[in-house]
Amino acid sequence: MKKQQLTECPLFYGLGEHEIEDALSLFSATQISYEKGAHIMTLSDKSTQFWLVLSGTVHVCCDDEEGHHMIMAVVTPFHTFGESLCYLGLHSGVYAEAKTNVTLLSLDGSILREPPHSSLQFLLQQRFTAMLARKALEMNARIQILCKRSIRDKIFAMFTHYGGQSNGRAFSLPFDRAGMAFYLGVDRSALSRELCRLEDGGYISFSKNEFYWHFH
Amino acid sequence: MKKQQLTECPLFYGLGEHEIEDALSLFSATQISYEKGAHIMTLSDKSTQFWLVLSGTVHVCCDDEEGHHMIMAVVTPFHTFGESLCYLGLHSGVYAEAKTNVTLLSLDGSILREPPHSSLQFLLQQRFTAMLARKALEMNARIQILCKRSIRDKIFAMFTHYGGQSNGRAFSLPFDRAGMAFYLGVDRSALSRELCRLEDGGYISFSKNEFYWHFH
DNA sequence: ACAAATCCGTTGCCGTTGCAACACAAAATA
DNA sequence: TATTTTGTGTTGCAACGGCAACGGATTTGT
Repeated sequence: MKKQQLTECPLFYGLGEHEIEDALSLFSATQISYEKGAHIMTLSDKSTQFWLVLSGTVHVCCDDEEGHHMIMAVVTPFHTFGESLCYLGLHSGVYAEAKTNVTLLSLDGSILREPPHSSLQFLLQQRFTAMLARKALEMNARIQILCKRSIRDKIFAMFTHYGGQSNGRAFSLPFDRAGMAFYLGVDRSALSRELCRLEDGGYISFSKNEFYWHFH
Repeated sequence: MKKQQLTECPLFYGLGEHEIEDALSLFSATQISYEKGAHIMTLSDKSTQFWLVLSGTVHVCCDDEEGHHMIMAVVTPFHTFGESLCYLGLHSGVYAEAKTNVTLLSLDGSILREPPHSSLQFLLQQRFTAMLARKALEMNARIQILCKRSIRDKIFAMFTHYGGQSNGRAFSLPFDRAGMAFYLGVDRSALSRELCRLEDGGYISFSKNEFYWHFH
């Protein structure tokens, strides 16, 4: 386990080596690996834990009755998932799937709910709350994207959100075309079609998950 | 100010009268009223406070460059808005609008970020975090609705979410038809059209904001 | 009570998008 | 290398939905 890199986590940002060790122990952290395609958090888990991604990509998703797939969240290294359910002690109709081989840290949420015995514990509680707040803002942005009326506008909104407003710069997205379609709540082939129209129009260019944003 | 009713808030649930008074004082609570149509939280506010709705309805919304209106959240009595921004000390591109005459409690978030001096303060911190977690789940549900591919499916998803799964029961929605359309990210007239198709098909009946859900 | 504003359904038009099916390329596997 | 699996673009078609414009009903305000 590379404790160095943990300072990049919103949860552990800026902590010293010893503090991180203490924090991991408070959370009863356990490292787990899953192979690509594995299901991590299942539908019925009433979880007392949440997860931190060390490497790889995880999708939090669900499927409706008609078999439609939806992606609730894309979790990249140093970010977490399952915190809300963990904190509330609930289960829900979502599951997490490893989109690549992943290594995770399983963290027990108990220490978040007891009065803090140390300043470190209090700090972690603060960080946890801040993470939830950030997640809310993140989901707000997602909702703004999904509310756009056309695929084109969804793409533009997503690009400005992911690629920053910087013009002419390249950026990559953490999913393939099918994943992108699920994320935007549109049909994959229709997305493909619209992306090519944008390329023909000179707005963007792309190859695989690498995109170029030509001008405003 | 009716302190009685505050026990219905997720934030103050189950607290005694004295505790609620203490809590309000910790939050430096101030009651404010706004008239229908007024803007409460503006785009540029770097807020140190969040708001609790005592009566009336507030919409948290934003408009994009093309002038499209979007509703991020509908806030009904005893619920709050602006907590995420408050906790993070950020401002954002959303604003809050009073959809009816409203009375609010303005709450200062400072006490949420300091080590708790009392068990009450700790409890409030816990409640606040739980509120954020619930909000995340709520937004997850919203995302699931928005990801549906057709207006009809969005309506169904919204009904099952708002009206419970109970069959044959009535429920009301906290917005008018235009608000509902914004909430679902669709055109108002198209929504109207689809609602009438559903009524013709015998799936639902409705009048104003009151809806009947006929069978599963 | 009257005027103004708001809310809601209706309709025609046509571009957009979902859907299914297929072809091809690249990558993974044996 | 041969074979399978996965990822991506393409296309035809029909239905859906966005848009604009309108009219009637209800509500609000004076």
